[in-house]
Amino acid sequence: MKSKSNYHHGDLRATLLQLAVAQIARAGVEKLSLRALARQAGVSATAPFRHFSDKQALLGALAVDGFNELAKRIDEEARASSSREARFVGIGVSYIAFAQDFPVHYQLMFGSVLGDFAQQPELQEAAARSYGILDELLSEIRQREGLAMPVAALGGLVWSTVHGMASLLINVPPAQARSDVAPRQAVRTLAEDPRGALKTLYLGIVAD
Amino acid sequence: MKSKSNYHHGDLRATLLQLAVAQIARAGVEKLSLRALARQAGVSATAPFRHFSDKQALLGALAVDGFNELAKRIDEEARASSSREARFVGIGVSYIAFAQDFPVHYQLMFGSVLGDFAQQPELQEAAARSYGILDELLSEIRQREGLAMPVAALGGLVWSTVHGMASLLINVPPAQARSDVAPRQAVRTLAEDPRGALKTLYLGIVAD
DNA sequence: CGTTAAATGTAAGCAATGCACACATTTACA
DNA sequence: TGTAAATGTGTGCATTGCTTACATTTAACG
Repeated sequence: MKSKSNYHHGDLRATLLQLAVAQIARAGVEKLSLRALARQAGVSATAPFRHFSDKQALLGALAVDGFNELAKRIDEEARASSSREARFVGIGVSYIAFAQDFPVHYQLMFGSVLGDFAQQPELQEAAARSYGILDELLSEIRQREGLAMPVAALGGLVWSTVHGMASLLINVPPAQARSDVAPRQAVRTLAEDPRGALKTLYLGIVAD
Repeated sequence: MKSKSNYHHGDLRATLLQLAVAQIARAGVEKLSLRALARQAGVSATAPFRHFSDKQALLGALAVDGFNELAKRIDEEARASSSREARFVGIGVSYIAFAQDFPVHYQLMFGSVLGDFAQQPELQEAAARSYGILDELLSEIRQREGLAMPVAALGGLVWSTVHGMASLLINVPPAQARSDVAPRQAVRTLAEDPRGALKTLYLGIVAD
């Protein structure tokens, strides 16, 4: 029996999410244990189930937080930049910066650890909200005239590049033994100047 | 006690890998159980440990197979195509096709389920071999004159795009409720014509 | 206020898992 | 042919995810 003052943790849900991120970052999602989280939070082994019906649900909640943060950043960036080009590049950079700031969340959002999003309504909604904001960006590009290719393909190309940059930066760390190899060097260069790279892509594709 | 004819399974290692892929594709890596694999293979619960020291080692072996298959495909494609442009586009398409044919392997190779590759020498070697082949591709691009940007950045840009396409095609399935949203439509378009998209990128960036 | 229902935490227990250990069987090769 | 290495078995243990029944706190409402 605990003293009545701390029978209730107070903010267990948020604490669990926070501890989970730290644990995943440290040892990978495979080594995540709800019981261990409960232990760290100083709470009984079954308490987490009051907040998450399932282990997958906890991971899903992290992904939801990730989508919300991503949406917020992209939205702010879109509002801040004035010119179309600045907005385009800025959003891409924000997307990549988010991935670097929240690698664990990003992996859950776009890796396939989580099953089908459809089985988790909140998750699907959060994802749809983020995609909706990307939608606006692509619509903007669409309005630009004189494109040499279908707009959907262009949007996919752009999104692919941004997403690919983010993914490579997270998963192919530049500091390694054979760092002289071109792919790694390429990644390092991207890390140093994503803005310049995106600008080149933008200027290269959209015929002026 | 089993009859002496099938005391030894004969090809347990390969069987386990095969069953693991099927299981991961069906229920995700989180639900993979070595005991369940052993059961399916008709073998004792501890037999798998004769072939894989660890659960992570089994997943690592899958990633190794993936890197080898990817290297093989890219290498063949590079040999088959004659012109530089055809080679460039062909390799990108091969890369993407591999991801679609082996989504489970691809996720293990580039997702973060596996920990640090350095802790698994075979894995690191296989990865280095694949990167080495990409290296040649990037060197080829490097030799092209009149580039408007540093070659390392160009290589990163190209690799990002190819990798991002592959990742999005795997993780953002187009068949879904809100399929009218632009990002999903963009993904679908990429799936229909990755060759055209890559060509556009190539022609758009490399100033002729 | 005080009662009561909802929210949140606890305790005990079950089937399943990863893995270590000692032992059995088969294969390969000196 | 005999012996060591390779491969598979059986038992056992700590840990895990999760269920069910019960305890405590908080908050809402008369």
